[in-house]
Amino acid sequence: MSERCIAHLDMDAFYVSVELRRRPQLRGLPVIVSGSGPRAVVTTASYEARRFGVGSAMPAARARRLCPDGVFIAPDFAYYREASAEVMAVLRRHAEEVEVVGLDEAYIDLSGMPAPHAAIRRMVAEIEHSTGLSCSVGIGPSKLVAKVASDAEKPRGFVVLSMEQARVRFASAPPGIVPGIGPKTADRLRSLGIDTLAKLAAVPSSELMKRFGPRFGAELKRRAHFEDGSPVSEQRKVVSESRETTFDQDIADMCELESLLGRLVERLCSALVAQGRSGRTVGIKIRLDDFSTHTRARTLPDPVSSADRVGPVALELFRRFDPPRPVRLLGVRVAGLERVRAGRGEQLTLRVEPT
DNA sequence: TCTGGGGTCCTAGGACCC
DNA sequence: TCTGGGGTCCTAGGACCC
Repeated sequence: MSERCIAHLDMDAFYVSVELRRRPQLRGLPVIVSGSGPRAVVTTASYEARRFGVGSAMPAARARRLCPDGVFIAPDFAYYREASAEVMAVLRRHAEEVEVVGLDEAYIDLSGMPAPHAAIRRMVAEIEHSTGLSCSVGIGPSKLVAKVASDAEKPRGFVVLSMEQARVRFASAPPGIVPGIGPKTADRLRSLGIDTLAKLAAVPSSELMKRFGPRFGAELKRRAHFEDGSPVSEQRKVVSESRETTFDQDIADMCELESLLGRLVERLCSALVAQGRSGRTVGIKIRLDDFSTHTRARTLPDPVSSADRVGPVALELFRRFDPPRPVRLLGVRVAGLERVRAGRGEQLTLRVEPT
């Protein structure tokens, strides 16, 4: 099999950059996109703001302390979705296989193209020209190498690496730079004295499998060596959809919580109905004031999508859980999604018994 | 410094069936 | 009789990603 050529394209500080398109007077300033409530977190910070130590997922209150002169902007996801669609349209015009990840990332399979690097450079130039947005690109023989490479020199990076070059270049980097190794796993590795990718790569598979389970252990070993055969796949199937809210203050009143749950159900179900999707599993999520998170779910005999059907199930799950402490977050979810088949009103599923 | 919202996938245990 | 083994579905929790 000939070696693949895969690019990972990652928009630079995407939400901030999109905001700067319509507010050019803010260019060069520390701009921070974040919610405004007491419990909001930072969604994206401009590179100027990052110099103050502000980063994604940081509580907005802390960002304000670190960067008191920062310009805080409330997120406008509808606008970001539009900008994202413009970017992805450029990629799709130039490449057959594009795997979109979230609003601001995509993998592009360039295998078989005569001059893949020139091709991706043209895409980057066209994105910049037509949308005014910049991005960073990583290119390698796998999604894993491409992804890590695209992160290496942001913003406006362009990094091409073979598997071997990736191993050498990131040998002394912490394991956490590899996707799939999050904070918890990084902590566990550190407690074992494994604080670099080179050290992780040197641990015998058997040892990793013993400590992290057969599957994840073997996966850790492969990732440490930058081995990854996963394909660039056009579309992922949607399996669940949810709505959740964190309250500005914890709520203990059951009546109030039930009414808020009802509103979440309405929001979720109107989206599901509009999309023509329904699912058999209805679930709720509750985060208490001690930050413990609890989920309850029930699978029904037939798929549902309307608030009439989802609401009572969610309510019953909630009452049965009977939160023992004030509630911080409430959520509702429908899983096992499928397309609603033709028919009016609530889905009439046609079952064909096997003969 | 107390920690969003919307997703995906994995694991472990129990029910249930053959 | 004291005890099997596989397969599927389901639930709850958790890690991770953008």
